[in-house]
Amino acid sequence: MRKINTHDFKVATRTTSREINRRIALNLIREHQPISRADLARRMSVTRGVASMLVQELIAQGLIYEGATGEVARGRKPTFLHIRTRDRLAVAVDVRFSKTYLMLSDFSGRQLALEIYDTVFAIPQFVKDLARRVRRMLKTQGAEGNCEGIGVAVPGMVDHRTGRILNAPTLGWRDVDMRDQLAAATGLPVQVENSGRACSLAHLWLERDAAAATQSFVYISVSDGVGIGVVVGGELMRGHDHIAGEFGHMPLSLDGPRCMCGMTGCWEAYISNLATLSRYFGWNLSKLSPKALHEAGRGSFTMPDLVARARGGDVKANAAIQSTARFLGLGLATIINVINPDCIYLAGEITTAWDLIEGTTREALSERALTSSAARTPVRVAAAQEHTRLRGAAALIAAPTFAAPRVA
Amino acid sequence: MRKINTHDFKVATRTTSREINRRIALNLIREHQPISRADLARRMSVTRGVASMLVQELIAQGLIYEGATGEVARGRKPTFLHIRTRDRLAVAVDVRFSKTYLMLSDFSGRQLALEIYDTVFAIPQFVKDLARRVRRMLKTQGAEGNCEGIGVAVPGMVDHRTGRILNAPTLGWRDVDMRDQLAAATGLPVQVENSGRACSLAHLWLERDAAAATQSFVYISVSDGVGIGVVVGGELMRGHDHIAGEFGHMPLSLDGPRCMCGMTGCWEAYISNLATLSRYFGWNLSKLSPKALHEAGRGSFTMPDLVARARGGDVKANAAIQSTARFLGLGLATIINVINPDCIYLAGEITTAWDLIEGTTREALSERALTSSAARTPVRVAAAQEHTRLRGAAALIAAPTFAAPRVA
DNA sequence: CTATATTGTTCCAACTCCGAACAAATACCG
DNA sequence: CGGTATTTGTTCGGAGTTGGAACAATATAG
Repeated sequence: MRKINTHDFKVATRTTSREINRRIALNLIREHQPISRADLARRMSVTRGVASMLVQELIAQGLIYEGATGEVARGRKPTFLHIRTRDRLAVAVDVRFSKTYLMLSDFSGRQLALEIYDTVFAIPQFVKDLARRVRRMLKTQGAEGNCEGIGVAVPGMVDHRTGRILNAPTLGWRDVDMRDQLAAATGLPVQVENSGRACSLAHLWLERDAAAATQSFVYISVSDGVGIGVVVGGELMRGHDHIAGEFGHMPLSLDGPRCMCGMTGCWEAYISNLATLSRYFGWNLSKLSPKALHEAGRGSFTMPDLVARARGGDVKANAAIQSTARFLGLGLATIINVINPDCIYLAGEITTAWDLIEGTTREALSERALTSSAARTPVRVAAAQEHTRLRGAAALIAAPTFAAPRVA
Repeated sequence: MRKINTHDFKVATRTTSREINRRIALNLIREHQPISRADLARRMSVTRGVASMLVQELIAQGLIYEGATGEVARGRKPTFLHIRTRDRLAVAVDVRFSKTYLMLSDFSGRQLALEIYDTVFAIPQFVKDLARRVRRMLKTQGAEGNCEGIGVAVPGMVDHRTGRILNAPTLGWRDVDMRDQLAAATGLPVQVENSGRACSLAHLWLERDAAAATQSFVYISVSDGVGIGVVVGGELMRGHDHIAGEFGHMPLSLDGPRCMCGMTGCWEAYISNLATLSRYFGWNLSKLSPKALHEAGRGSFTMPDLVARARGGDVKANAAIQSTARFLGLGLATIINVINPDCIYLAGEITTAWDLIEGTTREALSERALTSSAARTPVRVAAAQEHTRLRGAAALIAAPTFAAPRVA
């Protein structure tokens, strides 16, 4: 039961019903392709006449196409309908501290080309260089006419509406108008989003697996930091100041270990890869400056190494991981009590040890979950897709085609 | 950008546009009454012809009525339209440990009758007794035909869809089918909701003050426990297991004081009235059993007494309150980082000392807020309306009349 | 070849917004 | 006092939409 916003509403016109139904049809075709007009009509509970009209328009718009005819026991054979994704393309960009990832993707998230290069930190140069690489990639792939935009995922705070990067401490970027600069340099529409959120968008819009068909979940990626996207009712929570979902910096204990953000006791300071490694090596992070913390995380010994040692029988390594698992579960419990999603998806290096830690995590989670049903909230390791962030960046461009029309 | 739920969608029919626009018109009339048809048409950006038709239907449905004619400089005088709320009634029930509150209210939340009596804990008797009182109240108020339902606010977990009370520890109620029992006994539609959420609904649907016109806020009521309602995009977050928004039991420090819920370090254990009082009296709550904790909160010395002492110059009283203020701010910071609402509304006895604690609270909040704009999130003391919970219970019945139609 | 079944199209009725014309009501002005 | 201008509210035809039914197209079974 939603209250209508009397300061920002949308009146229905005589074409609104069509727009709504066309969009529903498009989504049903996307989910059940290949599907016939008659099947579509049944699923929508409309007459075949209406479904035919909707299909005709979707074909005219180039959103779907007719494929082969199907086989049925009796009667006229149906013509199957398919979503047109193969030749609708987006450029996805994932900017990280060490490398920048550049992918050409179709609207289903399939990778067509990939380029990885050292990140350029000076903004004008970054934009100029990126624009050049995008042009070249589109040209060599023969995709110049089909690319509908550029999606950019950035590790930091982003105002998605304006496309401004407010603060990306890892990259040293503050208040950068990425969208307009990149759009001007390439002539393509640009969307910018935080990388944790981008991952959740990849899951929401591009995950094919039927088990992923939930409209309400929290996507948590644990690595150097903790990236989170909260999806409620099929919509990503963004918040008034674009920081909604920042569970990484909720306290587990106010006087806990120092966090890279400058505060103490943040969840991130308990479960990040650096936190786990420092438990193993006995580092005292609280005595380090925020800057020194950044450096400490860039050593040569990584989480996969630690997991390998734990599997190899290293008791101390296992203890460090189990400790992280416990704090992970305690934090998850709060997320469950507060957002109460259908499901939680977990990503990051720690998930390679999921078989080792699931029990500990679930036990800690159950300790602080408010009800037994909440304690049973599924925690799934996110499908081991490659380049989730890049897929999320692509989703920024692809999603508007399929999203529900704004109404009332 | 919302993803369409392909398993639960609503196709647009040929009457959908009208339904949408009728509902928009109704809300605009509600907000700007008295208002003419011509004015309504301008606000909606439709022709006067359309607005006239919408108004005609709303009048036929008995949702609005024509009032006096207005004055204009030139031309034909407009006929003003008004929302019909005076003779549309709801019964609101607020069940607390000591007393049960019963109110007859109109659809604007105005109180027409109030009855307070000792809470009956045996369910069948509670229902029978309540039904009798409701019948009597409707009869003595001459409102038998106009009452459109009963809204019930309960301190505990409620499945709003089925109207089941899952667990109300204060009352000792578990898995009670309140809705169907009460509906059977009274013949009226019944809606049940958690009392913290009910307060947020009162604010969302019945608050007249224009300053309250935000679609995204968190309502926090601090008393024996911490009741919270999270409203995002004009919609109350309920969650998969009906516990969304339970910030009261997020940890500030895992090894903090014992909470009534059985866990330790919950925010509630730092800021509830009992927590504040126990700081003043030097009680050690951690050594008490959950049951003993319940008892401790029912003493004769209350928060208003403590606030009075603080104002009178009692240094220890002030210290106890300031300590609570600090923990309040630290918890608010996490809520802001996680939900990032437009605004936070605060209610409960502690707000009588708001002038004493605002500075401390804001300071603590700023310490842990992730951005400077987040740190500036307005924290307002909820309008000192009487019986907010009862108004919320009434809103459960009144709101569906004004809510946005479900589409796509 | 006929009966049956299914798909997809076409047509009209009912309902909607949209634009314009029209009637009603009022103030202003000569 | 009457005409003009202005605003409100209604009415009517046009175009876009769903809903229902008839129809054409296509295939199988016997």
